[in-house]
Amino acid sequence: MGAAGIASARTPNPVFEKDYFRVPQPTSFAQCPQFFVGGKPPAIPPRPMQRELCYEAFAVLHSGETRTPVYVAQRLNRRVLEQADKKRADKFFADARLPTAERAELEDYKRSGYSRGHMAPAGDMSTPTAMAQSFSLANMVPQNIQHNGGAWSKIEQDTRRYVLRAKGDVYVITGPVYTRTSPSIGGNEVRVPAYLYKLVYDSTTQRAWAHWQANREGEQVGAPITYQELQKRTGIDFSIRPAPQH
DNA sequence: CGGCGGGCAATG
DNA sequence: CATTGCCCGCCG
Repeated sequence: MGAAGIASARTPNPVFEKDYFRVPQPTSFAQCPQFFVGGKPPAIPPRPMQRELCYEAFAVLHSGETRTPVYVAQRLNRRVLEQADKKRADKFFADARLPTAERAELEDYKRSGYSRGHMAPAGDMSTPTAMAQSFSLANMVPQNIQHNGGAWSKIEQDTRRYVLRAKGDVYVITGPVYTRTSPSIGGNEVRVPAYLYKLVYDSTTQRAWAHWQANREGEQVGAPITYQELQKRTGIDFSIRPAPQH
């Protein structure tokens, strides 16, 4: 029911309509368990203003404190990526399912010096609707421009290449990490993460690894870190039990 | 060096 | 608000 949770009220146009989100429709991860390993979302220390948002191709735990996602979950496989939509639709929008007091607006990012960085990448989306939904600001963090187009883009493409060669489903969780001194942008004070991570779990081999990147210019693609190390750095229990790593 | 994928901003 | 042109980094 992932897509239905959003589009059931009106679906006729396969092309994106912004009014998909005009009427706030509460969702919970119970409506889109397919994006999580075993249907089980990560265990997050409870904070105020956290909301679970289901989309057609990904799920977002959103924070009204940072006005960014806490994490974004996807389930990918070769079939999905081969259908990937070639045409990128650059229509960013504030997600109307979030109260205005909790969400980022387009103006917050404008001339902020930061780019609107996808967590679930547009390049992973296989349908026009999924592509359009990926441009929700609930799927974005303020990201260093050079990092977004450089090392981070390379990690996204490397992940897609991996999925294309994988035998089955690959689960990906992407999210920001903040420090006490992380700055904010815009009138709504959208927090700028100090780090970004991308956790990849191949359900066939039961192997997991994670990319860990500083959100800054000059950051290079480094060696992946372990699942355990990612849990340690983020304080999040990702609810995955990967096979022991070599 | 051209194409592509991550973006941006100016223009009607 | 949609169209268009542009920048940048990476890769073959």
